[in-house]
Amino acid sequence: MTDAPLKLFNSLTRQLEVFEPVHAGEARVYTCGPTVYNYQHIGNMRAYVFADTLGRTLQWKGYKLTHVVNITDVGHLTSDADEGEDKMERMAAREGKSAWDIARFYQEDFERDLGRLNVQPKQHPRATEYVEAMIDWGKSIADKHCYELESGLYFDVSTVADYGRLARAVTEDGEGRIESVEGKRNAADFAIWRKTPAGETRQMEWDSPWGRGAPGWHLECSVMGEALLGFPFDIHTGGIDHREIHHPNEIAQNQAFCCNAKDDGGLDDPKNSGAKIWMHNNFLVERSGKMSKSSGEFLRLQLLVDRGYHPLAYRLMCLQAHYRSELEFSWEGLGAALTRLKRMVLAVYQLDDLCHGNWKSDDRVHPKVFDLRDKFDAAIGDDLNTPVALTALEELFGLKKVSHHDRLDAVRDLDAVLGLNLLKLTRTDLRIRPVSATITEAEIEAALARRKEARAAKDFAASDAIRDELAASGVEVMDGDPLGWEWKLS
RNA sequence: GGCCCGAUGGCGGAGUGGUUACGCAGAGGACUGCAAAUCCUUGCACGCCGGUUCGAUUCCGGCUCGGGCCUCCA
Repeated sequence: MTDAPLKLFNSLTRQLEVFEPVHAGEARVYTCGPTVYNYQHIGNMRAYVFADTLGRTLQWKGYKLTHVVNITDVGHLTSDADEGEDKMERMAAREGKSAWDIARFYQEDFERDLGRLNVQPKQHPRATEYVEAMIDWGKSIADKHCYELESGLYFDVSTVADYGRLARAVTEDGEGRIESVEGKRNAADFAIWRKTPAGETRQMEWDSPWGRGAPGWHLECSVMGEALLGFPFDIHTGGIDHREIHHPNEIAQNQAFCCNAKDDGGLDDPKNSGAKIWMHNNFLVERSGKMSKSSGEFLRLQLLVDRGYHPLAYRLMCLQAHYRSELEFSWEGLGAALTRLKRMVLAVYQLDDLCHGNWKSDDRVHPKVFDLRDKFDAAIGDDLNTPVALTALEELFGLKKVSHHDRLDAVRDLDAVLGLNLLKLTRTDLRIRPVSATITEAEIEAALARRKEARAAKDFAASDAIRDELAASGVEVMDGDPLGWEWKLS
């Protein structure tokens, strides 16, 4: 058994880099979390499945993990970068609740979905709890890096070195689709503090040296990351969309905070960015259009469950693709993942049965088990290649003449990284009643009892008729399977 | 208009300069009263045109098509 290096793709350098912890034996990770003004869609959740898999990998490699996923409960705007309604405020108005209630409600829903996806618990700091710290941060960089306009305090991106390196595409004025705020020194300058317009009042606003208002939305991640993990920390993750605007701005703030002189605060030393490695997951895409909350209807995890798909089938679907590749969503694809998951769970059952009543092999662990662990390790170490890692896990099931105990132990070990919960998940857990079902489980069991009698009496016409009726109700009868029956997915 | 990415078998999706990804679906077999479920086996690919090379799906160039970002968004 070998221990492969963990190579991760750093968006900042656009290269694979071997993970070397800032603090010996520790891994500190910050993941950009959701703005809790609405439900999360499954595309959003892909980011957290990815981040969780990264965290699990670091733990599996022996690092003590500190993982933060922030909750943005203030500060985002609905339209362009500097004007328009606040998302929280708008949703609050629409639902007739306070902005604070909205935030709490959607945060709870988000955390529930994380749990259903078997995402390990993480720290979830709320932006509103760090407003004082944000103001302090703003004060510390205001003199050298900011300037004040009517609408707020702005960050001058020309005051830091290498602005936009992460994006590799510094947005120049050019075509100018950006609604530029009057007076901004550079098109890319962004708000550190947004003043509440004169005559207006927001539910969420605070006093600051730059007037009453709310923090700019890039600031919170800088502040919470520094407060909870310390600069520099190891890894900062987020969706690929953040690579272009949010993270370059966050990095600029971090540079301003950490390095006073422009000359020695450049990004040739990634540590000046606040984190050594910046990682970005690609999108989940859907043919019918992009997954967008602004389009009204969007796919939530609950909808998958309502249609009879277990949340972990979605997790598996994510793991079947590399995190840096776009992943195509379809119900067929989700069904394929669910079928695969069911078969893996059954394979664990078989291993478990074989272990029962058998003596634990007193031989040394079979080399093939080590080989597969190595294959898994190498795949995960290759920038989290979970699609290949999955095949190593599945090969364990097919190994012949190798101790069942050793194989089961290995499955447990590898699943700690993948998070599919294979040893605890039951086949019944995966049989989820679609909300569209017109028949109850009691009715199904009663019909199956009648069918059993008919079959005992060799009255196959009657038993087949019952089977057909069940099929018409969306139920599949499986005689040779301990489960007995299953919901059919549409 | 600017910047960037992709194009792999029916679908999804890895990877590689010359040997199998894998999953789901399909096909065949075992099992079954017949099916289903399960298990075993298995067919099917590398957008187009050039170039480099003994040899390219894999490298280089061009083309076509598709997508993303530049505006809140994982």
